[in-house]
Amino acid sequence: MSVVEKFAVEGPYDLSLSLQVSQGFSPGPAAESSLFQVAVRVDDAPVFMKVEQVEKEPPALKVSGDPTEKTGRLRSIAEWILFADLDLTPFYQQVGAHSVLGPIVQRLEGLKPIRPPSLFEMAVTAVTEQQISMAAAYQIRWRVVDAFGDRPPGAPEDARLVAFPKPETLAEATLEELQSCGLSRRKAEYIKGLATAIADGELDLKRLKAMPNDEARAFISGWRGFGPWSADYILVRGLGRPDSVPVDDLGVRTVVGEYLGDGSRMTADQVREALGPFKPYRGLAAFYLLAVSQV
DNA sequence: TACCAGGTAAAAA
DNA sequence: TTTTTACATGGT
Repeated sequence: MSVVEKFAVEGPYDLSLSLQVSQGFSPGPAAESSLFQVAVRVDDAPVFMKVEQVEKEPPALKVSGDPTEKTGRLRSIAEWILFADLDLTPFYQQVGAHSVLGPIVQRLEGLKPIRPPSLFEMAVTAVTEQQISMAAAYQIRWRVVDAFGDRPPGAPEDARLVAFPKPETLAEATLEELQSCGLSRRKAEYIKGLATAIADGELDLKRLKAMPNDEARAFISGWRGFGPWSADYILVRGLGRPDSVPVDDLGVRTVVGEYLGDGSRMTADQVREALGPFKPYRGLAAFYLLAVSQV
């Protein structure tokens, strides 16, 4: 039997909207819009988890999944993935009167980013998305997950509900096996190297959570294969730092130019300047601009 | 068919 | 020190 737990999240929050935007970002198979289904790990064991919104205001969610004795863990995982503790109110207050952002946050009220279940998954995802298109990266990443991940009991067979591989598993994979998923030799080395450092206990990604942005950037940039783009990408997508923006990012440069510039793609410096007024929510502002072009 | 796509490390100059 | 180059796959 599955266990069910209800919990409150910081409002305003709209799970369906957040899911819709999240699915727009990565070209995965579209799921039922109001039900969030994901395969996560609880103490290494793959678990199939479902989350749905049961109350709008104040927002409350319901999480369900096996095994029964690990309810509290599932809730805290769901809180992390869905950003339960993020308060959008001060951001809305700051940008509400802005001629461009104002109408956008009004239209997307309750939208929060959805984080990957683990920072390891986020880091590997960043590597897969370097340089190539999101569509190509998604296919490659799915081959890695399919080959090395674990399908939780109870998960629908036809859905891509597979828990992301453990660092130990990718550390043991050969470069050839990783390459056969479509990764370049270099990227296979980056991923195996990261996984090995974690598996050997030399690297603890959880330390990132306590670091200020600049320190976290420097820390990530010390790993082979992780440059400035990946560092910012992990900060904004993996940690959800509301003021962090990957200013080099092609998508960000495009969308900021589109909404805050003359319509053409900006340079990184131009993006920095254009987002300046939204400090300390520059990352959220960029996220909302990216989102509005998806919905 | 070519070229670009939400970069990075390593080689070459 | 600064500037090229190789890389993998999917969409257009």
